[in-house]
Amino acid sequence: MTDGPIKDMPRKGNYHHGELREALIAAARQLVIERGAEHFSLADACRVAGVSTAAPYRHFRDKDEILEEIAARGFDLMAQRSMEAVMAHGPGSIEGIIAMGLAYVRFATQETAIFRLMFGQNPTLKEAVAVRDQGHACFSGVIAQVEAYCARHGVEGDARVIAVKLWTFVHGAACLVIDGEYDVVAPGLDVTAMITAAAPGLLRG
Amino acid sequence: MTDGPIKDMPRKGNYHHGELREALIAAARQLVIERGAEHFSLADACRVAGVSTAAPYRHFRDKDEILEEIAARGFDLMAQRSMEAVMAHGPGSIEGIIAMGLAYVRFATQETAIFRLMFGQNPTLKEAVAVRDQGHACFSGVIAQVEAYCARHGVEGDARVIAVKLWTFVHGAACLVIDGEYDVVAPGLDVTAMITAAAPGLLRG
DNA sequence: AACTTATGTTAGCATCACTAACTTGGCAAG
DNA sequence: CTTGCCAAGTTAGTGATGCTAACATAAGTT
Repeated sequence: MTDGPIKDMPRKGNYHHGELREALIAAARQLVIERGAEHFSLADACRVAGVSTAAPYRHFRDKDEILEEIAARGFDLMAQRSMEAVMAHGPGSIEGIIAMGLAYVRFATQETAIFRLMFGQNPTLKEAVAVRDQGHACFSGVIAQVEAYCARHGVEGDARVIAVKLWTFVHGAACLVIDGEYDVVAPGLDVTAMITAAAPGLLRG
Repeated sequence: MTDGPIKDMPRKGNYHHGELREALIAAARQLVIERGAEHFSLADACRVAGVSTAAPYRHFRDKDEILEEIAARGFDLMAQRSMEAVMAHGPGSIEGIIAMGLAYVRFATQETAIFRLMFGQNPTLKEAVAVRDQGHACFSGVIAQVEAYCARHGVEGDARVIAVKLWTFVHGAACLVIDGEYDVVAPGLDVTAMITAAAPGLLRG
């Protein structure tokens, strides 16, 4: 085997890959998206990256650490999408808050496998500091927006509690949409309309 | 190895177990509860039941079919708990509706691993007819109760949509509680109080 | 008593996560 | 330039797993 790897993600002909860590994360992320986290094998990611199955252990503690990284970045992306959504409608406005909620559900439907990885799948994942920190940062942003809304519109009651109520509803919607539960129980349900309609009520103290 | 299995769940000395299917389901369920569905191995269930690792394939298509059975029975148990909760407070009453919601969250916290198995974990699980059917039956019961409430209290609007809204909120709460998300973002949050407070608003058309 | 069938067993395969021991090659010190 | 270090690859191997094939046993039917 004198010539480099034949297919997939060829390295530059070097013995040393150079950016294996990032390459493995990219490959793993793609495989998780394609097959779901529970059907993801580290060995497959190695084949895609064009390295031996022992190579990842120079960069990651174990298989879970790769998934942790992907989950943490998922929260990062989610925070980004949420912020884009509020900003488009003006921070502190109810339209902004609703847009944020819709962005949450949209993230779940577009990045379903990542969303599943981020929430609940593997309980040990959530204990990783990186995941917890990014998750915390993501929701702190959401809560800050709701607090801004409450302050501006003179809503009495704990803004944090109101934010959590809204988040709870939106998270429930996201989970049930991607699990296809609505299709079974209430086929044809317009989730966007439901959230838009429910938001004002939830925002009242 | 002339003497029978030494420990765990010994059979009655017979070559044929007699009730292997149920014994395996019981063992698997217990292991899922103890270690979580993603760390559950069929081989372990076999050891607990005291049979060879090939034995399950006389009763189940594959590993997933055991999990399907457990998930389906989970929905069954959930429906039972929900119904008990409403009935205790009188069907059609708002107390009954709230009790049902609280029972939902309680189920999630008490049977966390089963709840996780029932929702989202393995997308292929949800496609199993048994799981879909039991899930449908479970939520149909919930929706029927909300419809009864709406009819009795003259709430305008589609009762089914209202039921779905309520379900969405409660499901979100259940997921976030078991994932420990509330602890991170809003430590000390009283989930029961939150649901009780939010229910009337969600029940208005 | 002989046949059939359901339900067990052993043996074995391919895959996987992970480890140990060796190899490579880039870089810094002399 | 050479030397030697060491980060980051490799090969080879272990034990566990899901699942299959071929065989064995018991229990009922004819």
